[in-house]
Amino acid sequence: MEPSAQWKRLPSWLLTQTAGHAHRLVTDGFAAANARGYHYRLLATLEEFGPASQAALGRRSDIHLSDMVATINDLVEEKLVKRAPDPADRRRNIVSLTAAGKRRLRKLEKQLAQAQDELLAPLSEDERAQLTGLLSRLLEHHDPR
Amino acid sequence: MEPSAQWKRLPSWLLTQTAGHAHRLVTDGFAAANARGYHYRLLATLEEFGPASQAALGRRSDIHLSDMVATINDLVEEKLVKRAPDPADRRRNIVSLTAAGKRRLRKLEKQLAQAQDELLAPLSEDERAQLTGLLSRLLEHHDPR
DNA sequence: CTCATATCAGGCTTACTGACATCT
DNA sequence: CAGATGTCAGTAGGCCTGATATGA
Repeated sequence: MEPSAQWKRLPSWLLTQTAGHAHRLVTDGFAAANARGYHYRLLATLEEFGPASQAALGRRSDIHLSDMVATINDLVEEKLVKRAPDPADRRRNIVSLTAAGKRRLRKLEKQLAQAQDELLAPLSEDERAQLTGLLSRLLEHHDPR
Repeated sequence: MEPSAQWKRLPSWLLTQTAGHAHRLVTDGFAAANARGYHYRLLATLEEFGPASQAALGRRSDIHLSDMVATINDLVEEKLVKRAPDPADRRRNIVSLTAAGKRRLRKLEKQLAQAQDELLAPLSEDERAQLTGLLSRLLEHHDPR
């Protein structure tokens, strides 16, 4: 019965609200596989680009250096990644993916794909492409690489 | 030089990232007028639907009851709203907009409109309509009124 | 000297959860 | 009694700031 306010038609509202639902879907999927967003991003980045120092990983996965420490701690504790000193540069830790980490990643990817489907359920293939196209252009504009 | 990961093409990522930018634009605009999102939503809801109890306001503005208290405290302190006991129901406080509150709301609306423009800058009118249309359908599906 | 790296401690915002006393 | 209302305390996730120690 509560009518809805005018500001609920604003692009910024529509965007943040749908993003909220997207985030919830993804997060719930990850939680079902015992992980959070940072964990997935780190594992996926490791597989795609290989072992790297924490600083490099942070840049590639868009995770703050300060948050990398705790994230890696979590993953090390579950033996999903290894952290080893870099013999060539004693400041660095080289982080690498374990076999268990790869298996976990497969699970997370499954959850993630499912979340995309639920998220876009009401849209046709063409519409999905339209949406991602428009969003990509916005992102490109506000976040030039 | 850092290449970008595959998951950065996922709809959920595009959505949450653009939403992040939208949120930043809006938040910065509000901050320039000494307010935050909750403050605007409350003021706008009050103007659109008139004085109401905190619980009713919470439903209309999608703000949790627990957060309403602090939000209204802030606004009362700046004399942008008034909080008065409801003579008809002693559980309730009736919150209403002051003249200063209306002036502040005008400022916030200006900032908000500007933020929409910056957000959608790279899109044509047609594309903006496309985007809001698609987002509205997603929202409708995930959040049926 | 500077810069990069890793760590630690903490804040901020939005959303939400639970407990509680009060009143209808 | 159930149910609504207002208040308070606290959590969680993602993002971020700053200070510090170490080494290149």
